[in-house]
Amino acid sequence: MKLSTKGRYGLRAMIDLADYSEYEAVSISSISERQSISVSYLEQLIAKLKKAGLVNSIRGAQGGYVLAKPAIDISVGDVLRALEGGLVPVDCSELTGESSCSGSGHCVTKFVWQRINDSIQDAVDSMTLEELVADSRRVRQSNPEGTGCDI
Amino acid sequence: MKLSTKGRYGLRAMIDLADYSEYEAVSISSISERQSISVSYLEQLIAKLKKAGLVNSIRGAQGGYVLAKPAIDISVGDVLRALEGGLVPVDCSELTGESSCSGSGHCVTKFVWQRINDSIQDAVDSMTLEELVADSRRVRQSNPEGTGCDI
DNA sequence: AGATATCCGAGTGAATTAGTGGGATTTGAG
DNA sequence: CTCAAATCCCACTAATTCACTCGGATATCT
Repeated sequence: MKLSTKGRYGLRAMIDLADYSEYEAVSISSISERQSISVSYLEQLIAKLKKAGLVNSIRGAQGGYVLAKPAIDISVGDVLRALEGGLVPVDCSELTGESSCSGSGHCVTKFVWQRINDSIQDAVDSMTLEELVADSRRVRQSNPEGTGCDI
Repeated sequence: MKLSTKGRYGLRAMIDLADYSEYEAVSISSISERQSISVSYLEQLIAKLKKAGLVNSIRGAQGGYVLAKPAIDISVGDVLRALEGGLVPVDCSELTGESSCSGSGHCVTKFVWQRINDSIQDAVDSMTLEELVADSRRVRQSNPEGTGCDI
């Protein structure tokens, strides 16, 4: 029941990208320096974000990445689902029909997983990238040489 | 971000135990038959539940397990935390003080993990074993030969 | 032309998961 | 007393997932 480094690093990368891509494309190497995440690993993460339609890429020299839509329209849930491949703690709860679970399809614990899942989705969908970027800028102002977070 | 089989099987075992331990101790082998979980694996799970103070054991012949307190006083969260060793998606969010995260201790994503964590705890702590046992009995009555859930 | 980028897939060591198996100990019943 | 039914308590392992790294192809601005 842990969030993987994909989700943790990826959200940081996405905040960084939202923060710096307002006027120019942001390269992976610059995110790598600021966030202390390796270039090769970042490539993987951003590939997933691109496939999910959250960022656009510009190839070639002076290229990089930009958000595919305004930061206010991107939720933490969008980012985390793209990186983790769904945020569902138990697969059963996604099966909507009666056909799930063996036999006649009754499953008491299914109700539990569904409820846990709903609460997670509510939480992550209620936070937008814009809010986090604003927080991040506030923090940086009061602490210019801060190193960021190591997790 | 998946719940392990420990949590999934263990909650089913606990519901089964709560269901059948009202008048006599319940043996691992009887849970094993009803829930289709191997005896050896169940031993591990129930050992954790015992260590967490959720069940008591009675050794020797005709022995078995009983709940350590009324089902209404045991939440899904109690069970899952005992089995999964905490339900915290990111460790950082448990560090309460300012000392977390490198450098000066600012961490924007920390707020995110904290919020996800809180919503999970709220969800699991709001469901009691008693409710689930009641559900389970209702289901069994309307579907006597049901096989239960396979996850 | 060359530097700076993204793009893409394969490979790998470490850690975790999901179990099994063997044997010691305890205790009620016959 | 003895035996069978239980819990208890390890240690072990195969498979999977995680957390990356590496090499090279492709595109594009200067």
